[in-house]
Amino acid sequence: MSISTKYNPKEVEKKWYDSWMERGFFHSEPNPNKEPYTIVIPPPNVTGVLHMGHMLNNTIQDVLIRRARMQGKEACWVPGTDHASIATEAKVVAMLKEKGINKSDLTREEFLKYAWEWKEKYGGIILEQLKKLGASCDWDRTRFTMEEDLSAAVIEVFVDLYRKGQIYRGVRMVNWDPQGQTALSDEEVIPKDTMAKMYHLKYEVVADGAEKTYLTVATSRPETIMADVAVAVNPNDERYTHLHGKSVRIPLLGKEIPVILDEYVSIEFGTGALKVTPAHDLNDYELGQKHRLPTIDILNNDGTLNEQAQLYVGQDRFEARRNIVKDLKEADLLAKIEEYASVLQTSERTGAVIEPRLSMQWWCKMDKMAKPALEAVMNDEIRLHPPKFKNMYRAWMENVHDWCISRQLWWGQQIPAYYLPDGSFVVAATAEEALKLARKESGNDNLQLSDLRQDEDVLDTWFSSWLWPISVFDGFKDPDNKDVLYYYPTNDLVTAPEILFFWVARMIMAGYEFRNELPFKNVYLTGIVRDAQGRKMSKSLGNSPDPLDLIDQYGADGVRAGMLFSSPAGNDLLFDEKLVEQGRNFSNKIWNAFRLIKGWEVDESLPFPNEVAVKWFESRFNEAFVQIEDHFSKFRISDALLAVYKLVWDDFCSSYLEMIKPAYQQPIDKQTLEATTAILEKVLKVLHPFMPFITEEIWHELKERKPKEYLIVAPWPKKDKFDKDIIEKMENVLNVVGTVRNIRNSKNIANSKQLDLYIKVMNQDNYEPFHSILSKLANLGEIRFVQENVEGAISFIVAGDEFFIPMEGNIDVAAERERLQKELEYTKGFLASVDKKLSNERFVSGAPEAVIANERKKKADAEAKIHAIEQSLASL
RNA sequence: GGGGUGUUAGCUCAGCUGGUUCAGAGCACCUGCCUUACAAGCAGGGGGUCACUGGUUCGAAUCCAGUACGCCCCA
Repeated sequence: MSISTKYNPKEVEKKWYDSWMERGFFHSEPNPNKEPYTIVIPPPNVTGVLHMGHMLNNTIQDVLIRRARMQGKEACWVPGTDHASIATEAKVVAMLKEKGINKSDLTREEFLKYAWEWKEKYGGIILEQLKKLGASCDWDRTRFTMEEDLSAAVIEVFVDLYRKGQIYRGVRMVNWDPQGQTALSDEEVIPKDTMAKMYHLKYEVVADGAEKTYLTVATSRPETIMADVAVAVNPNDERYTHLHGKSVRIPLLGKEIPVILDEYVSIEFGTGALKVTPAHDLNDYELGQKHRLPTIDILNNDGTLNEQAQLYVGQDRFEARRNIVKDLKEADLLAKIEEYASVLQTSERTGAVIEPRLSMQWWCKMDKMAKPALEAVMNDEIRLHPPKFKNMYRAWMENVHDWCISRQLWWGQQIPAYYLPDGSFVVAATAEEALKLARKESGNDNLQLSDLRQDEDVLDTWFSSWLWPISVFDGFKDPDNKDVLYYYPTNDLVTAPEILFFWVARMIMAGYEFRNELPFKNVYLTGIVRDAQGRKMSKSLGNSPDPLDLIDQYGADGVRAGMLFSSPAGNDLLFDEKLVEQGRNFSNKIWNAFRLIKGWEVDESLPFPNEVAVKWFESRFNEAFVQIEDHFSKFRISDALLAVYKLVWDDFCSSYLEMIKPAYQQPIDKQTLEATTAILEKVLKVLHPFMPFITEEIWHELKERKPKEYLIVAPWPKKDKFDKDIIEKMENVLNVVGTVRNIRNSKNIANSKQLDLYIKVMNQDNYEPFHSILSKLANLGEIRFVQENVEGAISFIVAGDEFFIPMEGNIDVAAERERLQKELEYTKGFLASVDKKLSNERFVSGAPEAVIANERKKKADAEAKIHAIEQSLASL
């Protein structure tokens, strides 16, 4: 038989993924006899391609779902995508541009047709990529936030909340791209560091006195003075105390505006006097609201000045700036011009300088819905992992702002508000209902459908995804259907802390608002995947490896393990290809352990020499398993993997297999092979959630399996008793082995040369049963128990017992003396520190019994050790 | 500016309720091995005043306060 010495993932992965799919292992149906375990995927953008963040996130979900499936739960992982209105619309616009088509030349319907075509073509790519990773989603349940049923849910919710008074229209500042003539989301705005000019303008103080005085105001945008409605100063600024209650005149325009007082104004910045232009600056807008000031909008959509400005009407904002600076100079109203470093907001799409601009938007009230959502997290009904995010969550929820839910786009659910000819509007799920409502409310029965105009805007994508845990089970369309009743509330959600507020908090709100129940019980927050220099991975930086390349190179199992090695919950992961390499090496290690076992011939006549080794490993497995389960229960996935890793590599491969391994080309006895096969099966089980492909492959290679007997659905091990005594004894034995190896190494004794070992010990039972293990692992010849110290030997102490390796006279007495002397000093120092503790009256009376007993044991051990070392020194 | 969070080996991180032989992994490093499961490996080794300063305690990496530096969120 020849099995490659290197594990080859490529051949294996597709085979098993297809096989799992064919047999329907991923598919779930409500089963009253089983406990449901449900995860809904954080739906990736249809525009997205798999990046490292997805890899981490979905690996964790797959680990959780696979474990639950093996635990015999009805495991259901619902996949899907979200329509990502802004990103998708941008992609479609770009695609059309390449074809020479302008969005503005198309009707809404024509544009949406192109958008759907684009979605059908590219929208599923990311889900196909997840399959390469091994994600065991129930693909029959794949949903999309803009499909018919989910869109209907969005509209239903909008109408419902509007009727409840939770949705309203209001003015808000948006990022306006005058070139693209569209509003942009914050994510589409690119800040650029630039040198800007600060103009110091002289505002004449309105006073009864004859002599003109001025208040100097600094601004970077002098062309906006026509939209000024006040000048604000800090009430604590003594330079301006005399202006309290006064007013000033806008330069050139001569219009009188008040001087207002607000602590918001920074005394140090500029001249300490701030012109307030509510229509063209967000902070000014808030200031204006607070002081009940009017807003004057002087800009057209294309960035030119309108009639409101009175001056420079029709000129572009930058042209107007040049002209007004010239005019101000001539009128001697410009005190000075300063250069200063500032950040210019520009459009990602057109590069134009963004204009903050007021516009009418739709809003969803948050305060009422936030209350139960905050409580649920604070009282741990919903647990955040790690819990440090509770504080962040609370801070946000206690100061929650209303949610702007309208977007000036076409790709998305169109807002179901219908305007009447008189400008009033009605909200209804369909145009027909809207018409009925409009007739009723206006009292005008002659209104026709053609008289109504539906709001142009669409809803924010989050307004779809906040319903996700309910809508994927059709919980709006049919609130009592068997799926939603069975699977909702879901169990665990795995996502990034960046969207804790945008998404997680809102899902919790929606859960309570629409089903009166939480949407999930645990939220596992992953970190951000960064590169080795700590930079966030991004396409523009080009510092992100292509996950599919990685899978190609290292295997999906290797990549999965590599991602998890260094990703404690909530901490950023500094990705290094070394990690994935380690993951691949681990695959290879497992593969070779399997090769070893698979290669053995059985000789049925042989006795069973490995009872101790088998017993030990079984205990060791059970001990480790308790730990692994504990890690899982606390969502310490990385720790769980590490515990499995050590169990497999150190205990199973380095210790157990070395103990039972027959000499080269020798057969093995039947009992050992059977026990070892059973052990390997258990090991494969705990490995499977992390490394599904290689484990399924070995599972089938190990034995003939029945048609449905797959590892993916094999029963998860149960917690079992373990023999602490044998674990402790083996630890000592392995310690002895390690020391002997160390001595070989430091004395340059070849591994092939057998050594003898004499043991001076109180209780022979501690070593007697381990004879063959000792001699095999340390390559020993004679092992003998002795009563007296052995002359001409190197000695060492493990757990209070003394060991001697005779050196046939060629022992370096001086070096040996020095080594022992060093150890003696060290042990004496240690004893002194223990003694100090024990002689402290307050320690003895204050510390718990167990701690004191432990200190006493340390003291006794140290004293015994000192005695032994002194004896050895004397006998040298 | 407000809030959050972190600082432990060269690097990335564990260390859970303050107390198990005087702090643990992995990677990197050093030494020796191609010993037929595995060089993607084996055996062994070195490396830390737990950011700093104070406090609480019999006892602090762990709790508290302050300082310094870093990151995140909000404005």
